[in-house]
Amino acid sequence: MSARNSSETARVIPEATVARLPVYLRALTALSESGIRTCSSEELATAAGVNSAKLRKDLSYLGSYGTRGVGYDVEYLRYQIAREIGVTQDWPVVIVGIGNLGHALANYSGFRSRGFRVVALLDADPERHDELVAGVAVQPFDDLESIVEEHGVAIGVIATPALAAQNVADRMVAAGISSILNFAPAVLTVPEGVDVRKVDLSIELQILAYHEQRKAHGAQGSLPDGVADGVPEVTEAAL
Amino acid sequence: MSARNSSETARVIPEATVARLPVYLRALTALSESGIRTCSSEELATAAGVNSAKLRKDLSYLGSYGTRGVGYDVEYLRYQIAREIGVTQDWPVVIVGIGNLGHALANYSGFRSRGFRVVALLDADPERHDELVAGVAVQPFDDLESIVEEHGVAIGVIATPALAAQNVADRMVAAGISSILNFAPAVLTVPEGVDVRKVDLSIELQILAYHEQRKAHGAQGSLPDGVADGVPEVTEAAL
DNA sequence: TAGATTGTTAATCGATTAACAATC
DNA sequence: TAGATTGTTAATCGATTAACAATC
Repeated sequence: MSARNSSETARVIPEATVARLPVYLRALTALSESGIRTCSSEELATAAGVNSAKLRKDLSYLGSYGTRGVGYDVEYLRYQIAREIGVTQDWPVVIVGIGNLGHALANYSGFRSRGFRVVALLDADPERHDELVAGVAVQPFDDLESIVEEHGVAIGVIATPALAAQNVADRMVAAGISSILNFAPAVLTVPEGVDVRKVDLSIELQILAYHEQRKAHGAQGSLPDGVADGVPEVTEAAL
Repeated sequence: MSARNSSETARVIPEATVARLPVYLRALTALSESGIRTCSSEELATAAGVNSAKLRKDLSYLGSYGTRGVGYDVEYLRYQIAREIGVTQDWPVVIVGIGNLGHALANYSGFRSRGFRVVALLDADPERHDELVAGVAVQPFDDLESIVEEHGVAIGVIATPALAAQNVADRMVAAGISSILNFAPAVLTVPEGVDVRKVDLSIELQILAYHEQRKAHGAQGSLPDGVADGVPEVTEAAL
């Protein structure tokens, strides 16, 4: 159990590759479920939505799990990637902020099936306490510390309004959480060693809008609905 | 209204910069709301969570909107960025798939306030039709084409199960939508010219898990809960 | 062996960063 | 003018891609 790989040499996996490993894992799972035992880098790349050169390069950081002239054993590669990511084990997770998004996250079956277990739902609003969401009772936010300690929680999800997010993050970090998935539209400041990933719905839409605007080609052309070009007035709310 | 900039020269803005513009916009809005009229690149960079060199480089792709020795006029820069992104206008959006996540998205106030207007909520399940979500009635998915045409919808949001996603995307594209925000855990194939951005909750968690695993440093150390190292068995569901 | 496909190399491309000249 | 801060340059770093030698 100590050596994870026969040829253990402090592999450094580029961030861009790390971000794609879960995509490969999902593609391999799909292939496996449709009964496919073996695949080429070309086939797997297509299923994952990347090109095969990138796929092979990515996999090369993990080791040599393929067979030249043949391809990859789907089950074997799937396990190797799952182990590399760390989802062969079970990660206890807490979700803070049980509004609309918190509900959706709590009910998301994809967490459970991919190595994550929601051990607690927390909310500062007493009105929400004891409500059952996806079979789990909503608890007071102040229970955070005891829950983190009891379950050894390392990953926290923030689904609160923007204004509450930094305080929640501070409390999470103080409680021992060192990885945070942040859905609140706020910039979080955390100590070194704590990882924060951000999912921001309106930012994604704005990126699409930028490209969409350019497609309707540049300056000219039909702009949708309420064009307000030249009027220096934009209103953006806090949340 | 034809020339968007006095010195219009087909500016090419790098993707990485485009992805950060909405972050700057949000930071400027926050500064503006706290009554700040002027800021330096250092201050804005801190508010946006980047370093000031990157901020200035990013802004330089838009033009010269600052004053040396002084800094940036918050309102002016905010408007310039909003215009560049395209959120000085109103973008009609449809959301398809009104399950938990669809509900959360429909209720998300951040869309409306940032230049997006949800004009329709669609679902293939008749059980959900006519239900009011955030004041909007859920309509049959088959109404997609007429709604897209009526409102000039260019951006669609997919919040369906994975299996339905490709079909929804195909229909969206056929109806004239050319930007898609996909929340379904599926790889979408779309024609050239159509933009797809993907938000995948479990992939974000898996990336965090990877880093978390390495923090508990490498092979040794206390691994949380149900360690299953060496057992080549992972189960990942389709959704 | 001949055909197929991996794993790796090297070239290219794009993003980040530090430093500083320009200039308010 | 002196101090401050932008906008830009150039160096560095990391990611992508094509091509192909290794090898099943």
